[in-house]
Amino acid sequence: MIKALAIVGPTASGKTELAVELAKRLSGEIVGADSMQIYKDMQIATAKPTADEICGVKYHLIDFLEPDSEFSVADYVKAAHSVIAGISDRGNLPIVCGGTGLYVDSLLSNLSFSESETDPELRKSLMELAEKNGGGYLLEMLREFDPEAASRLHENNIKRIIRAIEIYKTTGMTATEQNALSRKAGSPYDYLKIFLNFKDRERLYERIDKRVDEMVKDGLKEEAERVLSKYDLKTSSQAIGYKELMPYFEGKADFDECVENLKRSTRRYAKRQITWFKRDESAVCVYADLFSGIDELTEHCYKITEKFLKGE
RNA sequence: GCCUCUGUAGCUCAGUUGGUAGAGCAGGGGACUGAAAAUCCCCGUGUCAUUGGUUCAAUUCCGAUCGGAGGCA
Repeated sequence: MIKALAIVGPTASGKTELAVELAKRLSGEIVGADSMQIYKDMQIATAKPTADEICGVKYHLIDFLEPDSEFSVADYVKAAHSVIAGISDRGNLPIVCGGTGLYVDSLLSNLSFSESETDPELRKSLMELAEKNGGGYLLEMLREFDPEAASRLHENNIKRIIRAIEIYKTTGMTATEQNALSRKAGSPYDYLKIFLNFKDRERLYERIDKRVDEMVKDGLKEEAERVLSKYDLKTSSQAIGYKELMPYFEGKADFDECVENLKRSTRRYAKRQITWFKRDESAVCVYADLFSGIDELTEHCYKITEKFLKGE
């Protein structure tokens, strides 16, 4: 079994810095697990690690995809498995680092995704149906063939209802059956997951506010203008950073107001990430604000990782 | 110095013809299997500024005190 380390946590918690420090000491290579840093050209908004921050450590699965491409968890898991295999062949330690909980967990628990792709046409027509007749209508449609999934979903959660219907229409299997199947194969990794969090949430929020201010100083506005005019963004249009500035570009709000909204969106995002990560009780929770600085934090994480690598 | 208005949730404010109170925002909790930085669900106790008085009962009425805003001098 391949041994791996994972570093997860909310945005602005300092994951990247920690991962880089650990990679240097453990001869590791970093595998990004971030649904937005994968895109090229979106440097500032996604807080993509710079060459300076990486200090020569190998950092995979960031900055490789055109912003106007489609991408999904299934694509991520596939790519990440092969990257990890390569790292392992080189005798290095794979360090999965990122804030997209779905990506990390799908990778580490080895969810298997079937061959079937998505069906944009079907999604579109179902979306129209939902707009006309309401989410409850779609939910009842789903209930006819997958009552279990239907009972788990709320009628307002249209995206999820559509996906459940899509699975059935494209594979003939229900979402419930598919999910059960996807868990059949166990994880090929023996991994340690470190959940980097903050004991005092205010401290994390302060870091978020500060980082957003820095993004603005670094030219977030110019980057947004450039990226939005250059590409027809698909999945990447969901990134926090550009969409909050739209009212400003449209002359509907002043810039500072948009920046405040951007901070708020980021805070809420961080909260959702924390909710996701704390659910996994096997993860080791480390509170960054309980350490005096990056050196002490690294030392602590280094020790637990070493113990893990030695087999306890 | 005088007059008027004002003091209720972290913020902005409603409200109770006297029976200890509720919206928006902020915030908190949760879900999560091909869009996940997305999507969705749930959550409002606070010396109603302080202090006397009237009353069975005061955050509500009256007085004083202390804040805040405006007006007149």
